[in-house]
Amino acid sequence: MKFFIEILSYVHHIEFPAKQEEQQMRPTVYDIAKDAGVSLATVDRVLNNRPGVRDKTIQQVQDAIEKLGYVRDVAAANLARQRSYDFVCVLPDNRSEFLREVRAAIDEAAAGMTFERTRINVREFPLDDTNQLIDLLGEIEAEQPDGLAIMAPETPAVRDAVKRIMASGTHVTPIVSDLPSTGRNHFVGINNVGAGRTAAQLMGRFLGSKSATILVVAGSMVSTDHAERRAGFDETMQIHFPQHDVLPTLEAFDKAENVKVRVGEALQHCPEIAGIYSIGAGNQGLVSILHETGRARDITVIAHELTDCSRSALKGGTFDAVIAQNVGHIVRSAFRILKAQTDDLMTIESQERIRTEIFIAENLT
Amino acid sequence: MKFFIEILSYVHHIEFPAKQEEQQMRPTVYDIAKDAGVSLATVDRVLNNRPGVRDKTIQQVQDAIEKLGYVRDVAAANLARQRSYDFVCVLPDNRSEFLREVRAAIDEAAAGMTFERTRINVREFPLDDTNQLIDLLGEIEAEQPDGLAIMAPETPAVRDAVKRIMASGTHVTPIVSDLPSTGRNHFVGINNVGAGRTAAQLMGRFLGSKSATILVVAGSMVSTDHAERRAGFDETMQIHFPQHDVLPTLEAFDKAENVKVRVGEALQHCPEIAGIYSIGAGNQGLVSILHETGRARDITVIAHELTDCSRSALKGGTFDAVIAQNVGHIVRSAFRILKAQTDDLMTIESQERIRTEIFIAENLT
DNA sequence: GTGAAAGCGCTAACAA
DNA sequence: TTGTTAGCGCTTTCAC
Repeated sequence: MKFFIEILSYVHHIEFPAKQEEQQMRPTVYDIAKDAGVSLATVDRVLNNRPGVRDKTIQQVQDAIEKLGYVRDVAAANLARQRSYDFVCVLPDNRSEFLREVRAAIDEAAAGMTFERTRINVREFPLDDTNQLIDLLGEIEAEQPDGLAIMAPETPAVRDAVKRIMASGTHVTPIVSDLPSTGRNHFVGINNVGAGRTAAQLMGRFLGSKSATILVVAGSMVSTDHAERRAGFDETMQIHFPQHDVLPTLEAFDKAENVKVRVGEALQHCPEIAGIYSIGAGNQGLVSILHETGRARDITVIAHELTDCSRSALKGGTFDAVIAQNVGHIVRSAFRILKAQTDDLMTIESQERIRTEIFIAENLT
Repeated sequence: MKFFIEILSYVHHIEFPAKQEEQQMRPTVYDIAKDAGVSLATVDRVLNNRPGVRDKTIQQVQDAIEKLGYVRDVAAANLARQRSYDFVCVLPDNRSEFLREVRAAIDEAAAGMTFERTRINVREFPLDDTNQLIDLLGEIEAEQPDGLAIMAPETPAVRDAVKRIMASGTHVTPIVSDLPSTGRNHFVGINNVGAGRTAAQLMGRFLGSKSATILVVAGSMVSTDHAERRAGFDETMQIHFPQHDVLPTLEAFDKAENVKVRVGEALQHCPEIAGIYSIGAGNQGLVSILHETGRARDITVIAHELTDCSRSALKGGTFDAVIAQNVGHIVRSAFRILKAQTDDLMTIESQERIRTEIFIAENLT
């Protein structure tokens, strides 16, 4: 063996001058145990700050860690620990295109994470029955999963239920629509006021300088994200484009049928409408009525979320811009955060910031 | 022990009815070895399609894999294999803000990946000396890293050097600027023709209907990404906004000083310029000259890449829009792809598609 | 061609 | 309070 090593180092000088540097293997628990003069178990205790170690010993171990620049091999740790992440995701049972995309993104993420022994359990609640949501949250509290990603309206009862879940040790991350009053650590989604401002700026720019009438269609003003978007829209409109006339919000409950009917009526009563801001879902209805009335091209429309419908409307020139959030990014980010939290690890801030994206026909991927 | 198990299952019925379902553990190599009636070693050989197994045996093992729905635990595999990923990243030594951001993103990614035993070695080459780049690529070929992420101009010599690297077993992914002629599997970056089209569409919309003169500033038309952006810009301008007059490209080599001087001259000779499309770097120069000449607000400018400079120009109203690519996303994606390739794994397509982002003051994060 | 057994870096009973 | 030891799921000599 000695001989072999000598051969290697001989060859080394001739052939692999670069390899030498790579030999500096990462120190392991053994190295730090040796250096600190303690056993593996003790090192492990310190590493996971478990009780039952004298302060002095802790210090020795930590010095060794520092000195050798030890970093724990999380993969090995999880293997030994037989760790598996048990996450649940709560969503409205609404079957809008947007939520279908969220679903798809979750499935995709779940598939990619089986490798990392992560299970994601999706649960739905009817948007119109908060009691069922509360019951569901109660069940989840009992199940004690490692993490919960939730998209739900913020009512006092929801807030309390979520707080109880958090108190029971489950990490919670609201997605898409924030639940600030729960005191959650992270929210994964866009700033909806900013999204509304963005829509207004584009609308104003696209409409030009002469005054116009603008129609705003939303799901429901009870939904916080929609309300925030409207607020941001009005704010920017007022400041930068006061010449335009913005009509009161039309509530269509995110259903294509409603959107179609309500917008149709509005267009009839108010043919001078030159711009439409569609805050919520149900864009298929908007597209049909615009085509049926022959106004698809001359009205400037800005909508939310990238879906098959909005994509083709953009390409066809019916929609002028779409404000979107990357759902794939949102769900991956949410689970990355939940996992980091359960492992008590840091997250890369910049990686978890969800951007308010703008799409026009030209930058559709 | 038997007794203990009985106790547990007793408790189970009373307390943890939900847990039962979770018991369906993932099958391991042991399970498939047992099912196929062979040893671990043989299973492993089949799993990694190593030679020395009878066809019949291979079939038995594969049947078992199929039947039990086995999926390999990559973490455990890498642990046993003592695998570490050795990646190198080649970049121009250009000190533009954009490249600094790329650098930062790489450092951040590298920090996040030490956990996954990944080392990233960044190497630079002077943009004006292709020979040095070729030499560098030669060195890298000799080092045989697992993967190479490269941002470089596509010359025949570069192409050949890269092809040799690929032939030697190193996976290669061009980033930001593609190297299609190398036959790479993936390119991580945006479609620059599309980016140019996007810029044109916004420029046209923002300028309004009356005809205007537009100045285009780029780094160098030798740089493919810049050339592609210009091509896309011209195309859309021609089709949708033929009323505007687009001037020939001003080459400023991505240096603020040059940009300032050249744009200053252009503005003097051609005061009717109403729009500027800045394709490359050196935007600080553009911002200063616009302020010095007092034209910061009245000229519509569209630039590329989100940097401190472009951010503040957007906020201050000097820039009207910025087309960007998310560098953090690009580098993470590149290394994710390289890692997947070295492990012979699939990648999530949607996660690796880099979007052409549009920023205005309102949607800056 | 195939199998037995010794790890990879870490954790967790169980002893001491 | 600390140490011993047997795994986690997979790979890899080295025998047979």
